[in-house]
Amino acid sequence: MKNDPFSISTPAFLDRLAKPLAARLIEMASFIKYEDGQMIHSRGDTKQGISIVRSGLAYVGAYGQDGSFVLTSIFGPGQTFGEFTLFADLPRTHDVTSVGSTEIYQIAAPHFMKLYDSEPDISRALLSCSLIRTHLLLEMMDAMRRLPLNERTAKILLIMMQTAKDDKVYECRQSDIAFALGVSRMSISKALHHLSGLGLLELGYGQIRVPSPERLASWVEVQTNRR
Amino acid sequence: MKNDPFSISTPAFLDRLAKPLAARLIEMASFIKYEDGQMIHSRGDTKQGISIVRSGLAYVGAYGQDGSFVLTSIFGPGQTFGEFTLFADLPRTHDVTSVGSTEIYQIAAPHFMKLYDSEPDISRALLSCSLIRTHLLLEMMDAMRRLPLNERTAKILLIMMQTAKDDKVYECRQSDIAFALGVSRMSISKALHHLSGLGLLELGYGQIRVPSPERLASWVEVQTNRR
DNA sequence: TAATGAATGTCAAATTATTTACATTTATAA
DNA sequence: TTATAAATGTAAATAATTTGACATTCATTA
Repeated sequence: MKNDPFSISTPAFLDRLAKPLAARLIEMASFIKYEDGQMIHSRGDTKQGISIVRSGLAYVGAYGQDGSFVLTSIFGPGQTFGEFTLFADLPRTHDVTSVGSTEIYQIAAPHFMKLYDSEPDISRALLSCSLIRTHLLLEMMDAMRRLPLNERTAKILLIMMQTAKDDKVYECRQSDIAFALGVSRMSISKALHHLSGLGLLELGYGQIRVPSPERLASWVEVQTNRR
Repeated sequence: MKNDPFSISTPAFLDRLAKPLAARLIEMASFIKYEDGQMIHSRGDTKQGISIVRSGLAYVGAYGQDGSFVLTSIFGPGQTFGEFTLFADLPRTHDVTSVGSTEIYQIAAPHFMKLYDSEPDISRALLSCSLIRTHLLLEMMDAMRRLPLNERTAKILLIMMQTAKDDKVYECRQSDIAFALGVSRMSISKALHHLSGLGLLELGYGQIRVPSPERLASWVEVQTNRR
């Protein structure tokens, strides 16, 4: 899985802090390096602290007894995870593993909370990330329960593309979209071809071109309002 | 719609503040009363501020051009909405209307942010609510994409029940669950009867009894891990 | 205690989505 | 420039869901 709607659409916490404040935060962090596939945190851990990805990727999910891993979110550089342990006061709900060579800043709860209490900009950044995330999740949920597959596919494409580098070309495999929507690859393929037939997008190998995101969005809008 | 997974599972912001701080917050609020069905906020509004429900219910969603209303969340007493306008710096993304006679505390951004900056407990409460909400949304999303309907139904029941008054009896209509999962009432009915046949729950008129939530949870666990 | 409306139950036809098993195309690395 | 693997395309059989039209059960109140 290269792409995931959660990773790409969530803003980077670190980027939302002013440079000097970010530096102060990093200063108090311990810095840990992981090889591919190492465990960063385990479900059930009670040690409280926040983690920030410096490089690489962190997969958040849950291991089944059979060793399978169910992915929930992906975090990349600048993104943060573990806030849940600080503010919800619960043991970790997920396992976190590194993908590829990955560097993580780790800040223990007492240190972090001290800076947190004196610098409101930190909570602002955290809230901003969390609220945007909630918003995107609600949008996705809504699409998943209300829209037929064609519209749902269009909508998730728009959501996933929001922070794509290139405005119009989105690099992903059809199977990623299928997973994100919880349907089979065939169904997605069919839906994509439907949209392609309407001239709303162009399919390539490992990528999808959306000539006019506005047109796609307004098509979704129209379809949404007619049900 | 009487019930909704979002409303019942999200903690009340106001309850997470110490009494004196909550009082200070309320003090600076203006207090507005709405009859049933009045508009509290409109999509596109740029005025920033936070709202807290004092009594009644606020439905968050979006009106279509045809007058239909697509529900996204429901907020009850103590719960808050509008944080998005403060921390994401975007116009309102949803319409908010009152259901029944509803009282709302409204605090404009400048006032609120002043207290916010001096009292870290406010951001803690906000973050705690937002993160718990995110967590529940992720759980629901995961269930929606990975689990077959029977398991999905069991799981959402567990989520929805988390904050039910009575531990074992959950008052809701089957059509509420159907909406929450985005499937038809028939399908839900079938799934509920399947679970009922397994002795995991008992169906009543407008309510569902779960004799042993633990047993239901462990059944979901087992089913989840075998795929 | 009827009468009413709300919620649930049932069934078959129509639709939508999945599965399976290959075929084809495209990128990459030998 | 071939191999090779990865990604996509196709199509028919099967399975799951929805739709719609009613029937039944339950709770409320006139």
